[in-house]
Amino acid sequence: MLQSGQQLDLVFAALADPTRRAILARLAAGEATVNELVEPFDLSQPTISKHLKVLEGAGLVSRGREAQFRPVRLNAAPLETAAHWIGDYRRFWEESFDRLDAYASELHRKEKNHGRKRKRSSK
Amino acid sequence: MLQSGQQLDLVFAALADPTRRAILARLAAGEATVNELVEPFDLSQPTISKHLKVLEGAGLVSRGREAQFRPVRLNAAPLETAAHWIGDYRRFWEESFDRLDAYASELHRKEKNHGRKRKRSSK
DNA sequence: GCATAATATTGCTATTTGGCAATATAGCCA
DNA sequence: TGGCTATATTGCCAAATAGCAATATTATGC
Repeated sequence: MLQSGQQLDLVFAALADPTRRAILARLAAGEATVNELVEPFDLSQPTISKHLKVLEGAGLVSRGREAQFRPVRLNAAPLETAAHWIGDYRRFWEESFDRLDAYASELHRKEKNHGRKRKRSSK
Repeated sequence: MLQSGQQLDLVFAALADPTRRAILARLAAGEATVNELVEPFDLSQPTISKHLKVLEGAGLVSRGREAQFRPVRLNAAPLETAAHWIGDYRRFWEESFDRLDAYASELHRKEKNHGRKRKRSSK
């Protein structure tokens, strides 16, 4: 089992590529074969296979076996982990809490005083 | 202005590094100077500065100017974009819709029949 | 068994990334 | 002015990444 930090590394890294996000979007419409995933892109089949390996490594897709096909299906569970991580920051874009926080901490830092006196007149 | 796709590239790539996520976590407690951000890590100051540049490039932090300090503060707006993107997949981990979808599309694919007949007896 | 179709693997590139030490820049204060 | 502090920049390296063409693998169906 992967530690959650490394899990997030892999998931966010996988999501950082537009081709891979497009693949996930396609899979949201249902499972697909590799060739079906190749079609919409101007990329070679091996390249798509490599992307699929990255997605699989992040746990975002899983593969089936059906004749000579290896159908790819979306596995959204890791997205929940990612959503949860991001969700911890929700208040920072929903409220204007950040301003208050930033100000409070700025004061705090000034008081701790990193080897210098007080600031006198900003700017 | 950046296109939303490239924006997502940068944001997810920024979030893919544990050091950068830790920096954001620290900034959630309020703004900080570069040196304050260096302290908790066993990394050099230039390395942290480079991470900050990545975060800044993704729009996740912004810099101030105060004497010789360049205070770093969290800017959560891009996280909202990321959260929204991930949110489109919420039903896939909340409901068991995916199973239905996958099955439906599998049937569809079999009917379209990519150059072969029907499956006979799996495995 | 053989031809074909689907997918994976194997080199091979060019680019990007994360790290460092060393050095440069910039602002404060005495 | 000169020295100190905070931060940025530069130059370097090793590892990872995204892409390709070519080839190998695997299963089907005649």
